[in-house]
Amino acid sequence: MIVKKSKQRDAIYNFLKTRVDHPTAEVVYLNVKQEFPKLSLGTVYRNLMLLTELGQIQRLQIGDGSDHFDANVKQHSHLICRKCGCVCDLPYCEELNNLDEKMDNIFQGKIQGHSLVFYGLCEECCKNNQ
Amino acid sequence: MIVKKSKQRDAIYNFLKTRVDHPTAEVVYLNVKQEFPKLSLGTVYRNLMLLTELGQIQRLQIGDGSDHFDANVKQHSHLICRKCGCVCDLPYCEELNNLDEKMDNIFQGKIQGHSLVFYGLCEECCKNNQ
DNA sequence: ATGACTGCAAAAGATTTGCATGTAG
DNA sequence: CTACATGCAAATCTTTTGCAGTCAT
Repeated sequence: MIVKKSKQRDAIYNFLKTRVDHPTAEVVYLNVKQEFPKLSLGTVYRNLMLLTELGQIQRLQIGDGSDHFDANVKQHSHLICRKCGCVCDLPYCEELNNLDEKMDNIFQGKIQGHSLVFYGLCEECCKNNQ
Repeated sequence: MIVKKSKQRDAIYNFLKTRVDHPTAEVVYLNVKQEFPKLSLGTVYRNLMLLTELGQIQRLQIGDGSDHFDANVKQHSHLICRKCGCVCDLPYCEELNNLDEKMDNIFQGKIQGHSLVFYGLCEECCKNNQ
């Protein structure tokens, strides 16, 4: 299966790279549509899947009903807010950074390619909770 | 809002308690339907949501397209296999057991009620991968 | 009695797919 | 040319919802 260049795919990937949050397919569609008015949702989904398979983006399935996509493919962890549903990259910290290594030790290679998703309350929702 | 007893809800809860895996609403429906042939999917969903709100079960949204439900509400972590999609409880280990406490320290209370989901390869898929 | 719960069917939301046409190589 | 990519629309899948009838308290 040969992958051919496509302007739509490039636009989707470039859009994703500009975002620090983790847009859904719908959000990608609405934004890239401004550049390609004839763009269809099907094309967006097909390309997001393809880019995921190619390892250029990652798909975050956080269970809020929609998949989210992230152009940052470096191993990093996410926090999903139980309250507002936002998806944030977790702030850097030594422990978190080492967690993957720890996990490797814990599982003795039995579980490969793990990544961490935290379900909790984001900073903003924590504030509002008080 | 008063919660009244319901035979269907009891059956759903009891079924869930017999399972060590984490069935979807569909699976719950098909099984409990054997006891209540007139059972409807809507009732299953409504009761699974209600039981979740009551804290009797937990809802696992692992992003495979369907929600999974778990009658074990004790804090524990899950592994979701990237390959076969199964949802397993993670095997007990000291580090994992302490991880929540560590997370509390890391986040200084900024992130509350977190739980862990690992995305990786289950034991079986790791074997087949070699 | 009252209001919660049920079954049924329709609706809603996200994603996938079939097909004819367009386009990269 | 040939096969991959697109746009469009229909189909699929999961979950939610409206409503009339039923049941628990």
